[in-house]
Order: sequence, then structure tokens, then C-alpha cells
Amino acid sequence: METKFSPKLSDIRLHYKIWMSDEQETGILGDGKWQMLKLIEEKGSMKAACDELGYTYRRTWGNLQKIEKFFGFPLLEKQRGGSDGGHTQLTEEGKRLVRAFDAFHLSVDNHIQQGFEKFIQELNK
Amino acid sequence: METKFSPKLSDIRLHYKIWMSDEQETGILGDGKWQMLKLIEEKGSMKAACDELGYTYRRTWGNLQKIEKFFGFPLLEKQRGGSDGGHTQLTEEGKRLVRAFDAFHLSVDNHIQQGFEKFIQELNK
DNA sequence: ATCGGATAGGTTCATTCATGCATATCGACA
DNA sequence: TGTCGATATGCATGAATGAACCTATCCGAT
Repeated sequence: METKFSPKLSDIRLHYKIWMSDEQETGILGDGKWQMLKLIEEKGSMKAACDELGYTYRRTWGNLQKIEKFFGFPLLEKQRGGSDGGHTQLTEEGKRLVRAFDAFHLSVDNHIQQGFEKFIQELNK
Repeated sequence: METKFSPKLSDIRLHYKIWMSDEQETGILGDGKWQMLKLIEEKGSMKAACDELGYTYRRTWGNLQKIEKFFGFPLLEKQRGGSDGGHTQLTEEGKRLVRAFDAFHLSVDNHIQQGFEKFIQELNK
């Protein structure tokens, strides 16, 4: 219950990223785009979502292009113009994609956290 | 069993990275350093391991410094000089670290693969 | 008709991190 | 004692990615 590792174990931070790509390794969907899609769904606006997440609009716009280009059908329903400038919401497919990734991610979150705790315990004995 | 997503699902590639850092977000241990440590253990040489993994010696050396600096005790036992130029092996602690990460990673590998298959199935129905 | 605010998209700069290259050091062995 | 090959380390270059900036376009409401 006391090893050379012990004093440092509490300073270790765990990180992980999950993402999906096409054959050319172009990013399709990962934590960033997933959060973005969720927030667009909630806010009804790309700009509002970008502001909240602290991402630049330019970057986000480019990223979302990649997703739609890959799938070949729209995940976003964008409207330009109007007194409010425009707005963006998810299509049915967009919502389905987000829900599926939600479940996937949640499951991994839990498992990985457990695994990490075991990892720490292992170094402690 | 047939959705807009279906034609594209087989083109999706899954990726993920797990790594650990200190409070300053300096990388301590991740897939790269883990593989490197394993291969050094097997080969008994940093250079040989670098050659096999296709990493530059310079980069690897810098990365391994970070791990040891963080823990404050050696994970590597390095010998310079000699007719063979020198060699490097893992200390007991180095081996323990690798074993613990082995188990952690294997468990995550399996779980994440399962989760991904469910994800695909979900988009297929 | 004009205005405002969001979507659309080009371009350049900054930062990060690995690569490439150079050089120094070490020490068993011939 | 000189050699050889791996470890040790600085530095300059290069590639990738996002930030920052700018301009254009759309269109409902005034």
C-alpha cells in the first residue's frame, strides 16, 4: 500500500479522446464536433454555440462541413438572413447521430474511469 | 435495417487516445511512450526501439525525460559506452508501470470496440 | 430600400511539436 | 590507447492546425 509511485499518483490526470474518421483520416466526429452539435441543437445557432464553447466560428464551420461532406446528406438545417440573421438546427439524422454518440461516449466514460482507478491502485501496491 | 447512414457506416474508422499528464498538462504516459517502453524492455536499447517504431531518437529521448522527471525516480537504467555503445533497460518500477498500463489499455480496447459496434448498429436501424 | 445579425468562405499569422542535423560524451574491448 | 556505437543534448527548420481578420451573402423586419 506504499510504493515509489504513491506520492505522485494523485497528481496524475487522465485524458482521452475518441474520434472517427474516413479512410483519409479526415476527422468526421469526435468530442469537439459532438459537443458542438449538441449545443447547436440546444441553442438553434452555430454562432451562439461557438461563443459558448469558445471555438471560433471559422473553425467550427469548417469542421461541420467535413461531417456533412462525408455522409453526403445534411445533418444541419441552416437558414440565412432574416432579422435575427439566421439560425441552424439539427436534421433528424443529425439528432440520431448525436444520440448514438451520446450513448457510446457515456459507456466509455464510465468504463475508462473505473479502469483508471484500478490502474492507480495497481501502482499503489 | 436500412437508413441514410447505412452506405457510409463501413467507411468509418474509429480512433482513440488515452494519456496521462501532470497538472501542467505535460504528457507523462500515453500510447506512444507506452509502446516505446515496452519495446525498450524487449530490445534492451532505445535506439533499436526508435528504429523499429519509426520515431526519431531525439523525440523519444525528450519524451522519456518527461516521465522520469515527473515521477522523480528512474524508470530506465541506461548504460553508455562499451563496445556495443550502450544499452537501456527498464527498472522494476518501469516494468510495473508498463504492466499496469497494459491491463488498463487492454480493458479499454475491448470495451471501446464493443461500444463502437453498438454505435454502428444504432445508426443502422 | 436599408439594416442587422448569422451563415459562408478566403487568407494570413502564431504556436506547437517533430524532424533533421550537429556535436559531445561515455566506456568495454581490441 | 584508440575505436565504435549508443546515449545525451542544443538548435534550426518544417509541417500541421487553430486563431485572427476580413469580406461577402442572405433575407425578415423596419
